[in-house]
Amino acid sequence: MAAKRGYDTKTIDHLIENVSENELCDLAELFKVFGDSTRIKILFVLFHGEKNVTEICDALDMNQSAVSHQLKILRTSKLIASRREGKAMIYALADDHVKTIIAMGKEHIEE
Amino acid sequence: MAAKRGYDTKTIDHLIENVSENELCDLAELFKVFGDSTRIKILFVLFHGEKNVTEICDALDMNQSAVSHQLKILRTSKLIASRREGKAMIYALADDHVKTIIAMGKEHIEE
DNA sequence: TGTTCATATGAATATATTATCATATGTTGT
DNA sequence: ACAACATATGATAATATATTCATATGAACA
Repeated sequence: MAAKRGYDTKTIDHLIENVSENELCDLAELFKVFGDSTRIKILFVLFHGEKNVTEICDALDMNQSAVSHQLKILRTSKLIASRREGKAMIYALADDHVKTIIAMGKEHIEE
Repeated sequence: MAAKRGYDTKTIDHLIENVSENELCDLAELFKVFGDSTRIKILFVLFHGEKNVTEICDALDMNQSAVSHQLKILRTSKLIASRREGKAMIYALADDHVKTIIAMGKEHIEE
């Protein structure tokens, strides 16, 4: 299915060779970040462009503090980036990996 | 970076459009499964081919019960498949999504 | 400087998750 | 039918995680 889209199988095999125990734990840590519905929702909101905290709270219909706590986790994992604009903090996806990883997950679910 | 490998950006954008709240929760559930070092280790062992439970326990140097509990979670998420062979249960990766998802995660970490 | 708006953070509680232990189930061979 | 082996499962205890509440920080502006 991935190959169907031209994703290089040899590259994948290379990527998953010779992985140390530490790297495996880092990987688990990364996926753990995706493994929470609040955080996934935040990422989806940011798919549509950058947003400030209040906008994210409104989109999720959630408490500002809860959202900020999760934003911190996403920032720490470098999945999102932030910059200040006056009083507001603007958040955006850090790179395209986020979209790709989530798209692959969605493909799996849809089968 | 993903595009560099020929992964179709339009396809990705389509995959992440119009996602319901339920689908987002399912996605989070899926990633949660990847988000544990024991389970990631099991998946990596299975990258090298199918294995029975005892072999997986040896590879991970872990208690059989702990491994079986995690195998169940991986089975439920359809990330691995099992079949019986005599007394033993043989486990294998269910499909290539697993490799692809993990490879994408690894790419992210390596930057 | 004081007030308001926007966001971040610490502490506490509630909930979820994992590994362990004990035991059950299922298979093979005697 | 019974013993030995392989795996699964239920209950428990230890740990991790998310949300809430209260409060702190920081920017803008009168």
